[in-house]
Amino acid sequence: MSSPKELITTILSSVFERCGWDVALIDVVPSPDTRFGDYATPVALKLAKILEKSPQEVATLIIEDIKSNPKNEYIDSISFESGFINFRMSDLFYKEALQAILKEGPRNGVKATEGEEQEGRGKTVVLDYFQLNIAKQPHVGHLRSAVIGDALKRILLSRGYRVVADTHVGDWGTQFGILLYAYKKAVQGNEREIDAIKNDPFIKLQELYVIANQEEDIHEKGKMEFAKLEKGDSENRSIWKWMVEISMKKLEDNAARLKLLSFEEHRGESAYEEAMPLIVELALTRGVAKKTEDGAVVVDLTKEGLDEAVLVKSDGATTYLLRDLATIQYRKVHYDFWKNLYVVDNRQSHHFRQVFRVAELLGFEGVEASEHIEFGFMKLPEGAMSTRKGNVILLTAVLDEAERRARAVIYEKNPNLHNVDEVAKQIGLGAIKFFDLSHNRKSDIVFHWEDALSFEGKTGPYIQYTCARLKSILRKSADEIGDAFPEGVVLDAEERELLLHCARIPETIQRVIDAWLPHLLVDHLFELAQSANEFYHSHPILTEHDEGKRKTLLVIVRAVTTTLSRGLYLLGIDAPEEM
RNA sequence: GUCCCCGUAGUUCAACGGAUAGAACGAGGGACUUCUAAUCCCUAGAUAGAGGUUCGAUUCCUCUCGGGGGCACCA
Repeated sequence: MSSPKELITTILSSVFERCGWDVALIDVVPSPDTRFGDYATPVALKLAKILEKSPQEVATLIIEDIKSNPKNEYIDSISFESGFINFRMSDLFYKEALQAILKEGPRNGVKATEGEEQEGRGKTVVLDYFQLNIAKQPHVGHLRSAVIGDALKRILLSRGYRVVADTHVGDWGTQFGILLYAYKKAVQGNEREIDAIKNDPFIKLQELYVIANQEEDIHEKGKMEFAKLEKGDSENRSIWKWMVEISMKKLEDNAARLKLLSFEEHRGESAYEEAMPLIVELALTRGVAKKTEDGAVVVDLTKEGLDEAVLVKSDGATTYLLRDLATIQYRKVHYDFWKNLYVVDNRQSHHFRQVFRVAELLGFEGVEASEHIEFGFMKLPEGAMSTRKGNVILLTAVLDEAERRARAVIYEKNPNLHNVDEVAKQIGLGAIKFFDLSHNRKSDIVFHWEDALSFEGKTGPYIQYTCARLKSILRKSADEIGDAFPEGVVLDAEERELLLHCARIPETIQRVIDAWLPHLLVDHLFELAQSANEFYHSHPILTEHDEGKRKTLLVIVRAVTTTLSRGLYLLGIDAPEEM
């Protein structure tokens, strides 16, 4: 069964074709209020002007046409009110919707259901996210890329897409040169310092990095060290290799703690070393780029308002723009992607516009399928976070604190819970991820501890709690809970609304994929959880005397639980059995 | 200067060009002998401004005013 929106669109399409109207005018929206119906279309309003008839006349035409054809058994009634044609779904629709929801199962998020048509089949999406820098500890700002990227990956997989997740680690460039300089200066003729650094590399290297940045000509020094590294200097290479190794290990630890799905690729920027000279050559021979007097290679985009794009610096070192060009090429060749997405904060939008424009000028394939999924960056109430200024909140600190608070609440509310540690982790992480994902990707987020780690209201734990409550009802039920309504049941308005809310999830997921906005799913799940809370507060379920009614309520609870768990899974949030 | 993103209740955020602009937090009031009160119910409260397009604009266009970011041979 297709989604109700598709169903109604199809019905309208055949009317439009019969009448010779432009099907592009068709628009189906959920009704703002169930008293109108379940879905509505404003097509009568749009056509009225074109056909020079009143909306009422047009609507009558459409409704008559639909009624003159065999009745669609998923539609119960069609009505017209204040310009809108309203559709109400039939009990058969609800019956089948229920089965579709239960068939999918709660934990089946990444598996395509057999035989089901999925729009993602045969399409590969390359997702670039969680791009950590070498030898730096991730802070809360890094959370956004990780969480948004991971959610998009889960959502895409659920629709049958193949996803290649790549961290694209920042392991190359001048910043790395600065780190090399700082390290070498510290250990010069000082064996003990080497051990000290190796014992606690992340803290020590960060300190050294901050100190080195205070030197006036640090930029030149860093560039020199990086140029040496790039030209193959053996000492720099071996230090670099060690730093990359420990950093990748750290990255894996962080990814595991965040419970991110695994990455298919860890191709850092350094992986594109060999491809870069060829691109420079191509750019020069095609006349896209030119060499400046001091030996740099640049593409002049000033006429397009994109300034000058530098591929190679005058000291011969490459830029990350050049590496990103090589990355597009590599990904297109190796994965033949349908989309190539970069989940990176919006401070880099200018950079990506340059990358895509230069790639276009070079005639690269896959440019139009490449997109910067920009997000607003996370800042503190007092301003931007900066490693160099030292005012960062480390990711681990936030996770630790979230867990600690979750544990405190569990001791207060449910002291007998047997797996406190596990659940505290699930709740803490759920709160943080949900906080991040609930914001529109494009807005900046101000990090307030109280908001980010809240467990009440529109939060991850609210949905987790709702889910746990529903699961508890199912556990305590003495009835056999099937996957269908009892024979002859007639659903009431509340029951229909709750089920429709579940059945609409695929429509929301489609919208998430269309605009790469996971918060739409977050909102939908929150609203569903709200309805569910309201529902079980007003309907005693286990004590309902009428067996048919009781079984109906139970099977609806099962559908809602399944939908919520599955939705949380798609956001990368666990749904504990009890909390 | 120029380019991009954002201006919605006191605060943090929603609203696929659609019907009466929704929530959450905070504020005030209420509901646990009853499936977990991390919950539920009630009350108050908002589209920065001016034009335009449209049957219909928070949404699209133009300008103004505010906030953030980019315009590095940093990544």
